[in-house]
Amino acid sequence: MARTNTAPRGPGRPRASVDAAVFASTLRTVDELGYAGATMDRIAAAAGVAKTTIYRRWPSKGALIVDCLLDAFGPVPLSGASREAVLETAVRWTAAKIGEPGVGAAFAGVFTDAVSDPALRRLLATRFQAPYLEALEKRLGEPEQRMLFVIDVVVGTLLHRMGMTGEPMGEEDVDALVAMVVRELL
Amino acid sequence: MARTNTAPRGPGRPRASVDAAVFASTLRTVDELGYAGATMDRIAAAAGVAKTTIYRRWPSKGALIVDCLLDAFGPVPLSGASREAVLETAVRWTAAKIGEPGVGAAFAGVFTDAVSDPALRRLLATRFQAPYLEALEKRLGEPEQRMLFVIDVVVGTLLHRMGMTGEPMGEEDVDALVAMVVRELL
DNA sequence: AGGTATCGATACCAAAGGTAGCATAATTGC
DNA sequence: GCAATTATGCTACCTTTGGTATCGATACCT
Repeated sequence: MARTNTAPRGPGRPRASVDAAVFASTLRTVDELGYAGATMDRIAAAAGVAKTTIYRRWPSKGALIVDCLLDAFGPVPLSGASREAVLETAVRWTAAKIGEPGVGAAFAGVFTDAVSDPALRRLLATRFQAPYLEALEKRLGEPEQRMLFVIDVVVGTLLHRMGMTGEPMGEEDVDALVAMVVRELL
Repeated sequence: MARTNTAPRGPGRPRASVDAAVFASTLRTVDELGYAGATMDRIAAAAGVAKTTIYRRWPSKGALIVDCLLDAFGPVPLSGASREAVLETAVRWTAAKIGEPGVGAAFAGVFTDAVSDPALRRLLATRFQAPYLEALEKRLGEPEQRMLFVIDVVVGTLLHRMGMTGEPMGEEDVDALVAMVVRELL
């Protein structure tokens, strides 16, 4: 389930560097046509590559989306003087990222697919959830279970709202979410 | 998009009363095989009816799931002496319902489908969200926007956890969710 | 130049949502 | 009892989509 996109040394034609183009095409297509409308054929066409080329690098649509999201999110910002400030920064960053075109819809879609795809669920847990969880629990000094609960509240709420309205959460509600989470972690 | 399952008077063969069997079959199949594994063919077979019969009553899989969930949830309990008690009762009831076999997975699945299906989104909003929202905001005397935010937090968190782990939320975390929400609504 | 690995293109498969058509069964009204 | 009417089960079918197989062309290393 992990990506196959490694560049082997030796003879033979080298792989074209199309990752960035495919990621951009994926987010753009999801933004324009929704997760279900973003078929592999369309993503490939919009990226200017053959569908077979994508499947030579990523073993499934889920794996592609996960890599695309890892690329879109990058590392969590952990800046801030107090624990509360760090937490607030992280929550606002999550909300902002989910609000970027295509990111929220792709995020929600891959979680949906994961419900009935254990391999994808493991991929999400190890490649996505675990790194952010570890970084946050280290920085904030929170026990894992509590930190996991808070992450589920933040991500679950943001994605659910996105799914119900089709649009990212408004400023007021993000403020409320921040306040609620900060209060929760004292 | 609304259900077609009305019993017209007059001549002709009357409709068989298979709603309960179809609802039960739907939840059982979703519980055993997951939302994606619960295909219309399998749901029909497990209910002992033809697939065409189901499509004569519900115009789509989404519409079937929505009706099935309305049947499974029923009205929100609004008992409790204080506002806090009412809120706690409602949250625990939501968590318990989502924990019932098939309900959580079907709930998460239909929300997922709704992301890229505007008609289904409207159906969920009007038939599902609106009644519970109205009942709660009336009973608790909260403004709509605030009540909607709290509902999104509760439902979003519960469903996200369900999607990530495949199991309903544990007792401790439900307690934390209740406390968090009660604190939020003062 | 020769060997090798990748590319694009086409054709293809299986699964799933949904539909059409038809013979048959169960009613109501005469 | 019989015709009209409506629902049911069944089979066959269409479309979309994720994913695979094959094959000639191409770009690189030695």
